[in-house]
Amino acid sequence: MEYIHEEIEKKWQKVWEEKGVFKTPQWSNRATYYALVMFPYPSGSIHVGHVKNYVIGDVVARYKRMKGFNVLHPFGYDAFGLPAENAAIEHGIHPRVWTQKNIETIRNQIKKIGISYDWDREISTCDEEYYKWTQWLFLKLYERGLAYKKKGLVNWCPSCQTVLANEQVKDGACERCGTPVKVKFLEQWYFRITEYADRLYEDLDKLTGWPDHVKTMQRNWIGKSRGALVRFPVEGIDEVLEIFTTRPDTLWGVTFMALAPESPLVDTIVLPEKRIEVETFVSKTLLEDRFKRTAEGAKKEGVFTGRYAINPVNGERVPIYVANYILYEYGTGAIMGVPAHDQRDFEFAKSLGLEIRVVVDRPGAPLDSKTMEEPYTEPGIMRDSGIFTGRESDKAMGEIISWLEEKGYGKGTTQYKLRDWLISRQRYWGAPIPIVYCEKCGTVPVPEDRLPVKLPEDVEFEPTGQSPLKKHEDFLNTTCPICGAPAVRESDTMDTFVDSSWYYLRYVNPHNDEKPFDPRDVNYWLPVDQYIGGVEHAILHLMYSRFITKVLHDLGYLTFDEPFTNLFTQGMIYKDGAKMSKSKGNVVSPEEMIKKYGADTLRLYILFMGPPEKDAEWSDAGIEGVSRFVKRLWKIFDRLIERLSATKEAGPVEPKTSQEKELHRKLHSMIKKITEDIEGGFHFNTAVSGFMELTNTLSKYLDSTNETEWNLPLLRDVVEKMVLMISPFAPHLADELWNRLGKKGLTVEQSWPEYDQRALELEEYELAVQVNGKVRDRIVVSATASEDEIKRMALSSKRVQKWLEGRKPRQIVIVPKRLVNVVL
RNA sequence: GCCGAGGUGGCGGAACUGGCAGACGCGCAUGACUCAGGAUCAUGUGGGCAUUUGCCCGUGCGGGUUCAAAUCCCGCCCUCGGCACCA
Repeated sequence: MEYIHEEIEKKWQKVWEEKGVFKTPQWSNRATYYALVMFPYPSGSIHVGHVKNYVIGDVVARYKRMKGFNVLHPFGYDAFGLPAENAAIEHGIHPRVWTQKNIETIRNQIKKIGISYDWDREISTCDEEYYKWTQWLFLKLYERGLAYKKKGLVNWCPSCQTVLANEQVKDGACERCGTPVKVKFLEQWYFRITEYADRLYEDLDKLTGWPDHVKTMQRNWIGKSRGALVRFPVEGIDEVLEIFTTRPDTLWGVTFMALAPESPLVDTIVLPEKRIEVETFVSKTLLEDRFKRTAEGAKKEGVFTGRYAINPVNGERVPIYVANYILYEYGTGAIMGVPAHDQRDFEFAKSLGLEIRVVVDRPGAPLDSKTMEEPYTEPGIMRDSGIFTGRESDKAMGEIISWLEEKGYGKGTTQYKLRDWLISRQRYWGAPIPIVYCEKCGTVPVPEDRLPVKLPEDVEFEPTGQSPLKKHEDFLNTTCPICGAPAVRESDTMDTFVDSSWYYLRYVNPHNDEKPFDPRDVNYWLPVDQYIGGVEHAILHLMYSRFITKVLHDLGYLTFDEPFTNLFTQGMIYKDGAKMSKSKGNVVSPEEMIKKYGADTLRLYILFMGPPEKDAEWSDAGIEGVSRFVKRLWKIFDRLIERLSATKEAGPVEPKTSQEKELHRKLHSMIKKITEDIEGGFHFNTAVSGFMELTNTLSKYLDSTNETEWNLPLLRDVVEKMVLMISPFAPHLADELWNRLGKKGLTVEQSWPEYDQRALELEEYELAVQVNGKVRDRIVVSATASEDEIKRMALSSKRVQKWLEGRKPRQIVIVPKRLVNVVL
């Protein structure tokens, strides 16, 4: 019989659908397992890179089903976003139509791959029944004071015509389109993620099932640092300059203060005679590209404001400058300058000729303020530092902070680099922010029972970049929910990362129109046992989701406060050395591969390419190789099937000949290996090679044994177990073969095979015999041989004797079942 | 600069807790079948020397520990990813 993958795959996909095998019962007495893949943005069609994500998830889901879990394995679409709107502007298609068409394409693509999703739970973030609850989420944050509006410096992408969150800016450019980002001063909506900075940071330690690199990236991004806030009174006016420092031990080395150019304090502090000079500097600096200006290594510039501050620790007058390297958004927007012990302050002091004063000495090699060519930033011995003189700077840190607090000079504190999450977007295709502005009542949230604030569909798209909502009178004009007076709606929509920050909860109750999710169900299913997706979301999506989970936890909806217990980040698939993209024309389409080789071959190849967490290069020759394997396997079944139909049951398996024993042993060692490959770190590439090895051994057995002497019960046992094991990887093939073996039901409904430890034991082992660590011979010893026997056999080897040259070995090391090392 | 991951044949990659480096696949070579082969099957395939048995070298580089190191330790080099004037 020929292997016709189209027929087989179509047939089984239909059976699965008709039987509804992947529909997940909401409750069952089996243990739950929630396997989740990151849902895609539906921008056209998916390529094999996405397929990798879904296949990994499917192997896990199907395997866990066979292990007896009640598995939740859903799929959906992150369907709001700019590309839909751009398509509307360019081609005149409504974003909803464009998006829906893409969703259909993708759904069809995925069904052809045979992924075991529960399609009844499919969700799409642009559906009213979904975004209603995104708006609900906004209201919950608003009630808690975690959603707020403020004026501030924001990143603006001139091409996307919208503001961006800090996380969405990479190297000073828009993460999406690469256009350099401009800084604007605008009023925008934020989520107060900074309130959760510490928990987001500290709880990373709880995430033992997450890869370290992702946790590290989040730690870097949150940027926690301990230090002190210290207050420096300003001379001559009633003003205090508060600064944050991680090095309170260098307070005695302060020789200047510096303010960020954006700081409103500049205006208060500057002396009249310095005003023109300072204002000129500030406006010049603010005109510069902010990302270049604040990049490391940029030239440090600044001007004196004419004003002095008093250093509380020693009463000294220190000049206050405005400097281009001070970040307004971090700390207090002002710093104390300690040139001797800080790289940036050192550069600044050098370029302006300011005093450099050493207060922390390098142990054993004192520093000289006059001649030093670089700052000393390590811990050391404190010098000229009042009562702390002579102390070790790092050890004294805690005491210094207590002392500052006692004296009222400052206090210990922790600062974070993390900024609040800017969530408003001046775009159409997103969930409207449920806020109304009333002249009398001010900013009023839309009451929960009036959700959703519907996104109007009858809008006109113009390439002006302005959101069509801005001009949609019916949408804009409303009445105040409090007083009933005419009011205006907020026309901004939410960042799509808000949509995706909670979707994993919705899958549990995707069609509940009373609430976003039922806490009882969600707490039963979540946290997600295994989350799978690309590293590109290491910060953005994963941190936002953690934040929202913690908020909902604090609001009493969730019993857990981390959404994803285990995270797996899969590598990308490259083609011709580059990321696949339509514009580069290097997209490998799954349909084409399925048509040519079949879904099972595609799945196996994607897994076989290399370790799934690593990037891999697509190879046409590679998939050919896997295709050959599948055909070979098919042919072996063809050879066997008729003979096997005589033996319906595997029955007691008694391997007699050495070939039979080898085959039996191989089967069990492969059950062990493949199970461990799946459980112990997603080593699917080696699992697939295990199938190949087992097939090779089987094929060798069939070739080397006369057909009349085939051990049929053994063969049946081998092929049945092999079919079950390959089921999560190549499910159509598995079900077809299972069926041809005369078995009932589907492979995914069977139990995962167990290995028999006894089958792994050999009666005799081949040992390598080394002389001084080099293999010189091999001997076969019985499993029960004593050490002395093994030594005797090793020493009696002719080849070993040749190397011994009559000498007596100093030592003989035996590694059971592996080797003997004769040491001279 | 800091943090993280990694460097193994012609290629993708294997190698448990230190125990025979190169599983499995690709590619290549030779042979078989064939009118033919870009199908299939068999055999071989880290490098060098000897080519009969063997011998030497070999996991980025240089040291070290050990009977034994891809694996552990010290010092470098390179690649990829993240952060990057965060006080």
